[in-house]
Amino acid sequence: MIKIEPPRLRASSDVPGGRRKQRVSMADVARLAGVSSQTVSRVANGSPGVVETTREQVLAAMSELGYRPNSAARSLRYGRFNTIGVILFGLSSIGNSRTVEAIATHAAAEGYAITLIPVGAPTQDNVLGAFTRMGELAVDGVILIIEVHLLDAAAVTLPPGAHVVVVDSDAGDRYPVVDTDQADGARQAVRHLLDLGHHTVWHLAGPAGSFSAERRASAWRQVLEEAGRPVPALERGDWSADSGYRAGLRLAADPSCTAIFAANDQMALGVLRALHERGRRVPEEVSVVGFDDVADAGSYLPPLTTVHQDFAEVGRRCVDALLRQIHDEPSGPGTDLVATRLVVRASTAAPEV
Amino acid sequence: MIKIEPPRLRASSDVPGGRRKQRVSMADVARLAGVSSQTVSRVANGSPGVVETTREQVLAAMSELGYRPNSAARSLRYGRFNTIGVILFGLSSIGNSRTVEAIATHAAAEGYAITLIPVGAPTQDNVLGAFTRMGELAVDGVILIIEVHLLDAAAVTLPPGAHVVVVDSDAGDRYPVVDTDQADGARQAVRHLLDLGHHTVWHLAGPAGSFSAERRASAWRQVLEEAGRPVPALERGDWSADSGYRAGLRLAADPSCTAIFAANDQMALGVLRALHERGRRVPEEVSVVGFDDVADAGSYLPPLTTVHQDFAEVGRRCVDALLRQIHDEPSGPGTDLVATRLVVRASTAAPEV
DNA sequence: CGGTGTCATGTTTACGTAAACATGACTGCC
DNA sequence: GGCAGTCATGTTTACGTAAACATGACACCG
Repeated sequence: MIKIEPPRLRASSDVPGGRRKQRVSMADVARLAGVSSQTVSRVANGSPGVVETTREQVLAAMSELGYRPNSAARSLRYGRFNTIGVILFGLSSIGNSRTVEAIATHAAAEGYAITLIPVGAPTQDNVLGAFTRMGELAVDGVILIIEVHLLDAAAVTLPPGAHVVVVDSDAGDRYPVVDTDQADGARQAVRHLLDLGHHTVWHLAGPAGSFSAERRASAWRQVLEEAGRPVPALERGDWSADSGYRAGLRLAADPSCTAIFAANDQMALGVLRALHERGRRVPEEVSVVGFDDVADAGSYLPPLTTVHQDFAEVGRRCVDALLRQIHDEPSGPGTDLVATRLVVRASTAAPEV
Repeated sequence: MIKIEPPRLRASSDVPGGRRKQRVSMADVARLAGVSSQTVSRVANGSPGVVETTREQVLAAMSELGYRPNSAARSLRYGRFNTIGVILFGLSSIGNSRTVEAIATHAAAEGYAITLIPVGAPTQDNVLGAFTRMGELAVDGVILIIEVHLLDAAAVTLPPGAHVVVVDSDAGDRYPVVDTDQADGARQAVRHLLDLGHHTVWHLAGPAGSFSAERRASAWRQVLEEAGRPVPALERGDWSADSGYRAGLRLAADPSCTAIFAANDQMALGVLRALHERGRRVPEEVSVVGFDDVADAGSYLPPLTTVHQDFAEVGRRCVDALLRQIHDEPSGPGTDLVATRLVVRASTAAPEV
């Protein structure tokens, strides 16, 4: 059973002085155990050189008083916080939340906690505010899940010597970057459609400001050009299923369009809906490929062929790269790409003759 | 433009001693400005009683040295961290990530940062570990997004006087609880189907250990009983679309089943797929209602009628309730329910005659 | 012109921890 | 039996900040 003692009132008179001690310190434990506070510290940290009987007395005193180490004092002493900051715009994007989860899990395994620093909207003020606060935050390093060009728009100065790792961006010349191999994933998607026999592939891209949207779009274009195929006009959405639906209606109106590569699964879902409403059968008449491989993609109608991203691996590598910096191991700017793989389901097929 | 100075090497010789100072402290600023460190403190905190010329000297020295307050020292001094811990199993559930996002945003507005404390799997060891760590964490209070009965299984002791708020649980007798009004949402869903003329409603519930799954299921049962309708056997899934698909195949095999209430949208998606594969038309032959109103629900085939949860409001109220505790304002156990509303789309209709 | 106030600024101290150094007891060796 | 060495434990100090108290300069008053 969980045991929780009722919160004591601030004004209680546990202590003769009338004001109770807010917190149990090593000195309190030391007093009760009849040793010095340094001995308590040694016990708390498992340092050698404490005789078994003494150790037991101290442990008994600790549990009697309910001693908990004060991490503020520890951090002050060590100059480290054992905490990583994660700056992001929002968790609403599925990729972000999965990356953050992986970061949190992996960081916890390494003894680090995660502090979330959300910036509400990509306005200069908000970004600036997040960074100003960051300087004061109890953080040993920062992972940016944010389009760096948005930071560029804000005149922001990171504290010199700040440890930074960037996700999903093109800042590889200035910071270590960890990212999904967007270009290769997009190439796999487009080649898959061409291999099936489609003459060319339409693309529904993400918003113009997004790095990953640009990467996926340019890889799409490149594959088509290399294969000597015509490059249809680009459609743009905002990652949402609704925007995919609207673009899908436009694409459905073009009878020559038999293959669509959507820049994420949600937009692909919208495309599927639009094609269905317009009576264009998937995959018989039109093939659709997504990107991300969200948990639900296998349950779309039809189950979606898509590019699987390993968000967990991205999070893991972010933490590793950041910890390497924090521990002063060699690491400079450069981009670490995580492989993708195409998951073929039922939304793609050879075109009807 | 973002400006970042290259991280200096630990062994640099900025300082005659050979070891550079890790960080700029108030004392350094004070030395440069020719004042005492206390005056620097006064400037930093905007305390009155500093003459304009002095203030300017100090500010100049601060920016020259790139001074940043040390939050560890601040926390030690004040006994507060301005940080809220969030303990959860995972962000993969859509509701969780949206709640966390709202918590982070609202907390930031109140000057608090968020520390994520993930517990990998609901095992005793993991939960215990999270709480043991929590005692050492730099946190003023904790929001639990976790099934409390899982905590009960682990013999865990929260530090006395710990500030706690619980989401999505039945611990209202012991802690303040903030939650979506699960029961009312489920009632709206079931009544909607009955009002359309369905004789009864099948239910695809979430996993047995989940509080919200139980709440939704018992509200479903209650509405049927009150209306004097037969209560079909309960199907169970694990929240995933796949589990919804499997349950959907079973339900599709029963020709008397014309109305299904799935405990979340993802399972509803799986049900839609199963019905489609079995050739049962939605909503003409079978009506389906979900729960959550995820962003994509309007793009399912057909667009899903579902119960909208206001995750942002849940997050906001959690933070408010926790800050109230931290600031010693009156607040005891009890449950604060956030209203839901039924969003009618195209997956429900009157049964065919 | 001395006394009293006011105000800007400096000095001391405490927050909780742990490294570095100090002490004192006991062991073992010649 | 005395001395070096080892080992458990105690004492001092520093980490960066800010409250509490102290100081010293100047102004205004009778």
